[in-house]
Amino acid sequence: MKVVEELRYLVLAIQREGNRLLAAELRPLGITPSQAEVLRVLRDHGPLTLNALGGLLVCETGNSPSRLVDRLVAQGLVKRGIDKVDRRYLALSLTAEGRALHRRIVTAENRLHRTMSTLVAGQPLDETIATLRAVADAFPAGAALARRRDPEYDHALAQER
Amino acid sequence: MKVVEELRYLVLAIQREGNRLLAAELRPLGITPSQAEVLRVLRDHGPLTLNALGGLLVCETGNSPSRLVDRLVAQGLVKRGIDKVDRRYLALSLTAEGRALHRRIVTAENRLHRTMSTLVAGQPLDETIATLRAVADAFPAGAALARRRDPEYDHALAQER
DNA sequence: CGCAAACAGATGACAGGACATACGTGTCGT
DNA sequence: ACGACACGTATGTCCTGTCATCTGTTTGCG
Repeated sequence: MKVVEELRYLVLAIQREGNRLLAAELRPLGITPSQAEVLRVLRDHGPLTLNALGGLLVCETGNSPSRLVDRLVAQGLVKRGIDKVDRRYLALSLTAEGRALHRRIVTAENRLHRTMSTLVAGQPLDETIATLRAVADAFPAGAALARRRDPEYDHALAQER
Repeated sequence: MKVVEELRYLVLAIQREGNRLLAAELRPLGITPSQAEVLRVLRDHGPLTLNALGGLLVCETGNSPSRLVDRLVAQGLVKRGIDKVDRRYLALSLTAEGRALHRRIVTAENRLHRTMSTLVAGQPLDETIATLRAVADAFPAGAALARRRDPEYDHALAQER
């Protein structure tokens, strides 16, 4: 098996299993890993339009995450306002329940992170991250991650409109 | 952001984008990445029962891939036979069309692999793979990969029944 | 033998992702 | 002012992946 092919299958395997573990941790909270990512991004990056939210999500890269947000609104975790000046834009933000749930999500995610930490113990983690970043940065989903790291980005977003 | 958390999101991003690229390569062939994985495993590991197939797949780890196989049977790419001695078991194998399509799949996958190779050029790929294997091997999906690498496994499977 | 337990697989239900397309709103050129 | 266009969002459709549950087959024990 070619080396990059093994890389591809390893990434697939880890993503699947990590997602299963996280889903199991989050199930008692009534949300899914993708929904948790939305809550996290909304919490960290203030009110966002749907497109801006999509630009910061790793899941659901190509599309507007309309339906993902729908379910969170239905659960009362996200508030979907409409921009007064330009009625095309949404103003998405967490409700009080959303913020409260986010704190419990962090706890659940930390349990997964502890498991992962034991698995990578003794491995060259920094080199691994660098390699994966080199791949991810070439794509929209990787760029979304980079934007989340960049504190300037929120200001640029705010300027834009 | 914690290091293992970044790892988690990087893996997610790469899996998503890799899948999108591969899906685009495979679309002209009328199949999806998951379906391609089934064809590949069936080609490499001879006739399999549904459970044995599931044990070698990285996608669809927990379940029997009934419906995944359904579509391949409907397309005439996979033959679904029934074990004569124990009618609970399936005997899944490629049809002639399935084998022919597999050759075109390899070409499509190679295009993706060339793209990935340029992206990881200059990175410590071996260390990265070792790290990811350490994580993946702790899970069923990783074990599936390990079994695919192990030439003994097919014999063990055959012995079993 | 005869029936419960074990096992392989199928199916129902639901959330996700992806693509294409439709709809509503604002912008801009004329 | 108005009409084409651009843009943000919504929706239809398909396949996937997960869990739970169901069906049908074989095994094995009383």
